[in-house]
Amino acid sequence: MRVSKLFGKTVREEPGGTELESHRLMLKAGMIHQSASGIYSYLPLAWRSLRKIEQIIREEIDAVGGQEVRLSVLQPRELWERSGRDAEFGPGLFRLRDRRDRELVMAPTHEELLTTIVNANVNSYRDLPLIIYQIQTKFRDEQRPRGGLLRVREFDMKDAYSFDTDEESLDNSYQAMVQAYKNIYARCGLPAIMVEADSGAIGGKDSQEFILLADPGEDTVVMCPSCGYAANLEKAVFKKSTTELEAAKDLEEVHTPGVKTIADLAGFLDVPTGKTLKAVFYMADGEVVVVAIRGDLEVNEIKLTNALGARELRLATPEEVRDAGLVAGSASPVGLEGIKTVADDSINLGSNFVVGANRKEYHLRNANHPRDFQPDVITDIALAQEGDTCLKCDASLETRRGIEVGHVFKLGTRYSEVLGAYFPSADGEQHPIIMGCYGIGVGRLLAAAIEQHHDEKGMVFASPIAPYQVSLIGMNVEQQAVSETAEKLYKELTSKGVEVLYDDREESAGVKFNDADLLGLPLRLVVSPRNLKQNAVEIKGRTDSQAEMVPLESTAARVKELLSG
RNA sequence: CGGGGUGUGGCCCAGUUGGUAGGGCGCUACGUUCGGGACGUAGAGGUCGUCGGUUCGAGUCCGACCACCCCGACCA
Repeated sequence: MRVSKLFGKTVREEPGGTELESHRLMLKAGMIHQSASGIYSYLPLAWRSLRKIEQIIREEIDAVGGQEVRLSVLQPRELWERSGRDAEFGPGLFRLRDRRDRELVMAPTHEELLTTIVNANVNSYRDLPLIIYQIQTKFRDEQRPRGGLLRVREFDMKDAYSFDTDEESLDNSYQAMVQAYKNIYARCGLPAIMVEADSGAIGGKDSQEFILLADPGEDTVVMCPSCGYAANLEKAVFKKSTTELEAAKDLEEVHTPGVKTIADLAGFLDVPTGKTLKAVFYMADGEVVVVAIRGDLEVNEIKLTNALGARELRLATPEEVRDAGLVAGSASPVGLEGIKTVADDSINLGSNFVVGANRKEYHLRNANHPRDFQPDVITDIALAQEGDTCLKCDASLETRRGIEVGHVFKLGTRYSEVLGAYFPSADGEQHPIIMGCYGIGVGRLLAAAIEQHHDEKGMVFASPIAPYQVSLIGMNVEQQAVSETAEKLYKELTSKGVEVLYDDREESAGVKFNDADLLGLPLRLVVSPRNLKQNAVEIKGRTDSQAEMVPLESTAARVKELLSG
């Protein structure tokens, strides 16, 4: 490709309104164009990279037995009502009506449709297992798109689905996909790590994410530097300390004027925060819930949502708290009736707690479970924090930010049961198909790759996903010797299968060097009057500080050699 | 949806107490330059986000709306 003909121009001015380097660099390089919030078009350079990423994905999923399909984006809304996800996605689902006023959705993912198609094509356990996948545009009306391609409303996703007869078979499919994912990231030059994850709205049991550690990422990962434990903060577990367990003393009411927070309380009564229980109020699907947790811990709202089986969870407003008859600042499960209570299991890792008295400006000393209160649910709902103790090896946990570049789930039978995808086993019994699902956002992967590999001059593409392999710069192309040599080299390299971006513009050296650095192709070749005097071409890797001079006649061979090494 | 911010040629921005819009980049032409974003000269290009109001007169003041960006709840 000739730069003079390339659709999509680099710009000298810094693009405005960008926070992320990947966003800034792609705009500056003329790779993408935004038309609305979270909606981007890909220009040739970006599209070439994306197609390469897609091809890598395709090859790796094919290698573990995946079969590629193309499912419809437009789907009857009724299908989504049947699975319950019409309500679950809520406003996140793009809905529309056709000319006959029938309701359709633009698919945000494809569990529903594929499950029904599988049902029509799987007649026996002999037809299983299956891994079916596609690479296709998804539509999600995200509450807040952000960060260029990091989070958008229209995006290309590789979504794969496995269909198995039993748990063991599912494990095999799952592990095969995990391996395929690891290969994909490795080939894209990305050190993605696998972490335990919450399964979120997709549903299901086991779930793991592939995360690229990066400060602008939207996810927080909890990691153990000693044993390698890694989990999304939403899911992370840790060892909770145990405060001294004493014999239960009698409840005792104390006057605590002006005490509102746990810090106030601990200070006022001179006890450690771990010796208190705090109450937090939530609205779970319209119902007030009181949550009790030891004062030195914080609530993990994802864990709480799961513990409640709730669809929507948020903090209760002061009005809702008051209307429920609760006393903010002095609330506790002790003596509460008629209100659902959930407690963190830390209530059993201590004794004689200070708790709210459910009476303004009063607290109680020496509250103990289960003598004084009996929550409806007791489980782990605590938020892991930097410095907490690893459950597995007692080391100190660290937290890091990261970009989620892939997610795998064991779905189980959630969709097959609801949508009626059953198979007869060898003994003739009908069983729901056991499913898994596996996603990679292609555009996000590109953005993450740029976040991961760039410098002050621009992007640094790993060869397998670079839009072209070589920047060929013709310096002073108005000189015939230069243009003839560069043209010849361009044609020679191209004929040998090397992807060359030939800068044939009549621009100054600085412009061409800066554009080449910005695009960050693996190799840069310079044909110039100076180099021609030595009958040589200059070759430099994007991150090399020194260039090498190569005789003109062996340039193509040297380029092939460098690219294959 | 709550909080904060911004809308002015293709891009980045300036625009005084209201007086009818300007710079840089880019673009076109010519000339001079020619290994790290060269220079000169001459040009083209704008419903100032939209609608309404105040005023002799609005980019500027008032109101409503819209769009986009950023911070929180969702996800590849």
